[in-house]
Amino acid sequence: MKDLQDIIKKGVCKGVNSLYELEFEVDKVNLAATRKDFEGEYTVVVFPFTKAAKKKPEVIGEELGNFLKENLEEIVDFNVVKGFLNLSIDPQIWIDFVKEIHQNDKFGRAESNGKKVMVEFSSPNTNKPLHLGHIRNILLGWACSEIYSAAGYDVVKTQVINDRGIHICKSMVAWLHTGNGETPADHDIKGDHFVGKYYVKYNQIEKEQKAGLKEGEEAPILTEARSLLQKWEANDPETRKLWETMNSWVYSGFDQTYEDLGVTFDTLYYESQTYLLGKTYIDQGLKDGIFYKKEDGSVWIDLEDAKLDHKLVQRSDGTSVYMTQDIGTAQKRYEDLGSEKMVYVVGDEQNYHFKVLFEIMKRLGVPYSEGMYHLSYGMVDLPSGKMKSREGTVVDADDLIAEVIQEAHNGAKERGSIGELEQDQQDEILRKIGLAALKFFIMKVNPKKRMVFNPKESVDMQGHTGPYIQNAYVRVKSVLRKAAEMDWAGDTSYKDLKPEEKELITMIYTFPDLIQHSAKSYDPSMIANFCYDLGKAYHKFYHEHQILKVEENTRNFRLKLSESVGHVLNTGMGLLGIEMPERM
RNA sequence: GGCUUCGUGGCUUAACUGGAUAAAGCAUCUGACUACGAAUCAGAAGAUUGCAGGUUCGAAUCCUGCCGAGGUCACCA
Repeated sequence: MKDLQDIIKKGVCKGVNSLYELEFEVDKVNLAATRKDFEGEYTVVVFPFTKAAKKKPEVIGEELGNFLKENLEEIVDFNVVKGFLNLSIDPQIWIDFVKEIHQNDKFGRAESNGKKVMVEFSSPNTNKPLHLGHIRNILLGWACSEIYSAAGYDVVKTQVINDRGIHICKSMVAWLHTGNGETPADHDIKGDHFVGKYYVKYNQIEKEQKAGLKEGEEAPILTEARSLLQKWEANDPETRKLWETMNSWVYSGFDQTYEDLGVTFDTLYYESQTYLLGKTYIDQGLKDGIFYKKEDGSVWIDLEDAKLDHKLVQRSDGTSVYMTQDIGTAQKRYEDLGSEKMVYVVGDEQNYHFKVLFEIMKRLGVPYSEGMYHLSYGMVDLPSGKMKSREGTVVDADDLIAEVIQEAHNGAKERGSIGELEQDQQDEILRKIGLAALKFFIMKVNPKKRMVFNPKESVDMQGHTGPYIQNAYVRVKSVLRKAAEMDWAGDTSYKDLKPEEKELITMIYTFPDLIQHSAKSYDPSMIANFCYDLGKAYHKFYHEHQILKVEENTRNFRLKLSESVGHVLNTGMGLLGIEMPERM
């Protein structure tokens, strides 16, 4: 596969050199895809050459265009609009490109580069079920992992399970008081929902108790939770046993949700096992003068020169804080996995925390500090406003998943297009459609942006949606099924490339670059929107042109083109964790 | 208050990272199924890109100042 961009850029440099004696760096050449309303596929912006050439942009465009047309066999024509030089590529190159890749279902994926990257995402607390916010986190983390893998990296997916702390003890206390020894199995509900129920109950009790107390007094149940935490830390067997039992309920619930979302992890870290790590680095940092000790014994770092203020890294009683843990955990991971890149998928309310963490690691001089990245994403709001767990306005992950699949069922009933299939096959297809609607709805938005989750729009299956793209894929599959008895491997002497075909090919051609770009900018939404654009272009092509009932060479080519589109759509959506059905 | 992120048609999002006439979807109107599947396609209407300056061949994008909405500034995680 030819690297056209590279060829053109080098040609441009050679051109301005021979025409205007200008030394221009290849990387600096401003080359873009040509806008639809103009003839051509690539556009060179010639404004940067005006100074050296001392000529009008239009003249430079003409001269450079002529140079390129004469010197590059790939370029067959050009036109100049203002300061923009539009280049037309030899159509045969596009046709050959399709012939080259149409059977390659791995097209777009890079060769392994041997580099390791660890992606941390999800990282739930074990006192309540997952909600909509986790879903965005999980989908981003998963997509980021898949994209890095496709970009050639060796990816390790991990999560830190926050299985320890006062919040867990609160659920435990409530269960001790009101649980009567019940288990999730007694009520046939998921373990995480079961435990979450007690967390809610705890908060009710605390609120009731507080109502009868004076300002500043602590509710008795909170005192109990605290003492439970102390017992836990002292390794009290009974407390530990209850803790283990309740956590195990939660884990089985999480496992189910992860399975429904199609997500797995390669390795897990439990906070209960890592929260004491990091202290050795505090001592080391003190020795090296990176940290300083206050009179009361607490340890701090001065980050004023990085505009980050002073930050506590160890309490006066010698115990760890959040930051201490993260320092230790990062180091442990590096020792375990040896990954020089670490991506933390965490909400943007923790931007400051990660800035500080990365700055500390840099000052500690760890070898991987440059590879640490906080994939920060915006909160998910509801049309009614912020989600607040205390006010019961959270959208539960399991409910949401069930709802979108139900919506897919409703839609299918109206259409009745897969009614002749077996029930379990139908269910499988509708599961894919429902999840595609949900996942795409979330993934199409740039992660950095705060987003509004409108439940009605999230189950939409028309327009800029996951099912719309699935439908394009299903059309490809449908055509290929019909073509199965034909022999379309041969004659592709097709010459007369139509605009809709060229559009599809040029899009596919950019796919490998897009994966790299998406990885570098940690942005799965680029892939999502590409898939939409490609699906849209295929729908249009499909509508404008016949595929099967045309001359043989045309038919053969269009089938190969369709097959290529199918592969790219499948790969692209796969990177987002969205599965494609064969029919729908 | 300090630091920080954001503000694009009625709504939800794009814009190849400073490029051409700001691009799509939803909602609203008009058309297209005896067709390789209409979860589709074609078209209409809808925008002074929060406001005001500046930088330059060129600004939604960069700089400054306002206005508005978040986040964060814990010996919580």
